Amino acid sequence: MPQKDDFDLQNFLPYLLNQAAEESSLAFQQVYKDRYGMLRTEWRVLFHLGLYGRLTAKDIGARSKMHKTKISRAVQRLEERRFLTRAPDDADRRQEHLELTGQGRAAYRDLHGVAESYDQTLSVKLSAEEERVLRGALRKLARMG
Amino acid sequence: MPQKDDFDLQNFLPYLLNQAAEESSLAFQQVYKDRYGMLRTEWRVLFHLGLYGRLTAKDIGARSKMHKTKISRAVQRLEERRFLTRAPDDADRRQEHLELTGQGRAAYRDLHGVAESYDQTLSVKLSAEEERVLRGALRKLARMG
DNA sequence: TGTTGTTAGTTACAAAATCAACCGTTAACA
DNA sequence: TGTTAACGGTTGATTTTGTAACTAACAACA
Repeated sequence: MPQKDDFDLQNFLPYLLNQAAEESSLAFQQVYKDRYGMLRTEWRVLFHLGLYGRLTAKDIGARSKMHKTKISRAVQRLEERRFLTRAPDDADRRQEHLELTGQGRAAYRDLHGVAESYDQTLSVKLSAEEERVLRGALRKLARMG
Repeated sequence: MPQKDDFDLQNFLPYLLNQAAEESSLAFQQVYKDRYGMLRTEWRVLFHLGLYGRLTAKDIGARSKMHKTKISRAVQRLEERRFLTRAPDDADRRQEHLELTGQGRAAYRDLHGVAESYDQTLSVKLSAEEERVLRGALRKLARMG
């Protein structure tokens, strides 16, 4: 027997957010998968290194909130495919500095361009005001424990 | 060498949406997992049946955009745990009508309440205007192929 | 120093998601 | 009707994720 009140799944923020996130990730996902055989974790690591330069896995974890095992495996695969290199830290030999190779930077630049234009095709569906508010609200929701 | 332009990961809608979705799902996930040992796919099926009553797996797929194997397995588990029952369709014996049991409805009512109040604690972080625009924008993003 | 605790990152194993192939049933239509 | 295609749903193999336990390195401090 269905409930009659107004609380629909479409009104439940976590659900709505998930639907929007999945739907809006699809086309971009296709690109990094087809062009570079990457997974979501991998393009995220690639983007972090492309945007911020030399980082350790720890740094990436702090910025992205990805779990360290995800990062570890993404780094492994990116290294195997020569998108990045590792360099041990002299002072603290537990850490490794990660850096994109030429190939990595090329992939990053390519995907960065795709992302940028894809983001625009998404925001076309929204008014300027809507877009502004949306981004602000998402930031608030994203960074609260 | 990091790029200098303004296209940050935090400005990329699919990324932002994912971050917000993950973060905002966490606490609720904990509830249905702890109380009923359910997975995300399972509470989704539960909610669909709770909200809309008797449905086939196909219906749920159309509404939720979950892949049919996910639904099939979620239904199996929910049936095993006596949250729902299946009834074959007389006219088309490929289909099965799914319906919550008493236990299923009880779980649904419980989680429905949790979801409703959780949704409110989330929207407290936003102004009324922000919330309105956010929901509208998310709906637009969620339902475009 | 030596012991204990913590940290960065990896690995092993279980749980879950994905993908393709599959089964039985219905639809299309020659 | 008979044949082929499509559909609803399930299953199995492979991939990916999640969880815990682990290794090696460092830190704190007796």
